[in-house]
Amino acid sequence: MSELSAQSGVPVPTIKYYLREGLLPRGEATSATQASYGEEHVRRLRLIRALVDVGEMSLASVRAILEAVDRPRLGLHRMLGTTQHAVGPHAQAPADEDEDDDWRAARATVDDLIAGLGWDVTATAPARTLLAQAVVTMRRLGLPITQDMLRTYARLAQEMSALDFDLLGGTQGRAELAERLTLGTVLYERAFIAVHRLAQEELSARTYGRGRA
Amino acid sequence: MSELSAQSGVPVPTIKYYLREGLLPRGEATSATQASYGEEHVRRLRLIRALVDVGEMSLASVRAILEAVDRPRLGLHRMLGTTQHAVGPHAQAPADEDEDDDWRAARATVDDLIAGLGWDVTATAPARTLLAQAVVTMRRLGLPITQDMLRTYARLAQEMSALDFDLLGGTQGRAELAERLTLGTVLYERAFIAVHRLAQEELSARTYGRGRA
DNA sequence: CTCCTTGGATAGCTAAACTATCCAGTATTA
DNA sequence: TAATACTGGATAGTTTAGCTATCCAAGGAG
Repeated sequence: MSELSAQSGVPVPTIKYYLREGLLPRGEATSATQASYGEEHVRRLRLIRALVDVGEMSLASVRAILEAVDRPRLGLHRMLGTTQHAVGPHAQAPADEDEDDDWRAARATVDDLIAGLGWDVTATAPARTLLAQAVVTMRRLGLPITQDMLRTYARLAQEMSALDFDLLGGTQGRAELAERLTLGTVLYERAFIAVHRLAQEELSARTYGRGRA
Repeated sequence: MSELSAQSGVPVPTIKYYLREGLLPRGEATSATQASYGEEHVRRLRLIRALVDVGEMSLASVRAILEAVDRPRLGLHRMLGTTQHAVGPHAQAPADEDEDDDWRAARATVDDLIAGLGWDVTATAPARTLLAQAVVTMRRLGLPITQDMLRTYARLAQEMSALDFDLLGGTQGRAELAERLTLGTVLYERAFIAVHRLAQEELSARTYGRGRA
């Protein structure tokens, strides 16, 4: 175990904790006080740390994702659905959403957008709630938000997704592909957000100047 | 105070907590046991809840942002810098980054990208670290990542930023504009992420089918 | 005049993610 | 072979964030 710790950079007590929590499978016990860990344990630990450190996910979400990745009979589309559901952020719709005019309107906006694009998205997809929450909040706080804008977002997002899928498409083997799709969902999004922040700074520098204008 | 609570939907003890933490200015005291709160307190509360609930930000980050928004002498470009710094996620570079080949290479990749685009971005921008962290993690885990891909991201991100700035550009008054830019940084990004997740589901449905293929 | 409410201060609570201690049983080493 | 160190596992403790709950004295309402 100390060797596993050294190879992965994760402290021994933390590895014990992950074992306890069922995030990491037990090593093969060679005696009452010894167990041997293999390459797959190192990979799994790195995957966990990537999701936690870079993806800022909770261990509960990581556990849900790992279970989906590890179920070989699960179709890839459903596995990705699990990942999306777990990866958060988790929008909280009000309990009595139907009573809330703003929420009803926002749901309608989202439904219109998806229908207009002809996209094949389940009615219960968490991303719908996520988008509705953003729309509600923007409307309530007076930030401009239009269908046109969302359609432009959709075009950009589609282009981005196509690029990511292209890069991962050649991966051989279900297990390998499952792991990469999961990681891609989290890491490519992170990378885009970072690039977007850079673009914002660039535009802000040009628009408002770097001084105290 | 109970009236403020009713108007904003935030429980009285939580308002007291925000007052204690300096997130919300005190109301004007009309006697030892009475204070009156105005429209700006309601606005401020809604802003806090938007950043916390939708932006998933910590109260410490919210405080930093509010302080920047409230400093009228602070140029808008710097104010946005503060927002970006606070809004996270916060990438943790290793302490001895220079010793780490992967990190040096990732930094170089990021620097090349920005230089190639001719963007005006400070050397200490947190988004640089964020992107470098994503690149390091992808390379370590074997996810494909190329300069070409990052340049495509950059083009998409630039288009997105331009759209957002266009929509907010007409805002009158520094205080109003400051608040909107801050909210925009957080909320437009959320909206885009949600749309991107929808695009992913659409593409995944077409690529892998919805069944258990 | 009695009772209720308010603002403010202080203390307590809950959950997540570790971290430390303990222990009995090996493995290592002098 | 005897002493020591280390292992895996179980249990308990720590830290931080973000609230809640309780208490209190002063003031307002009926």
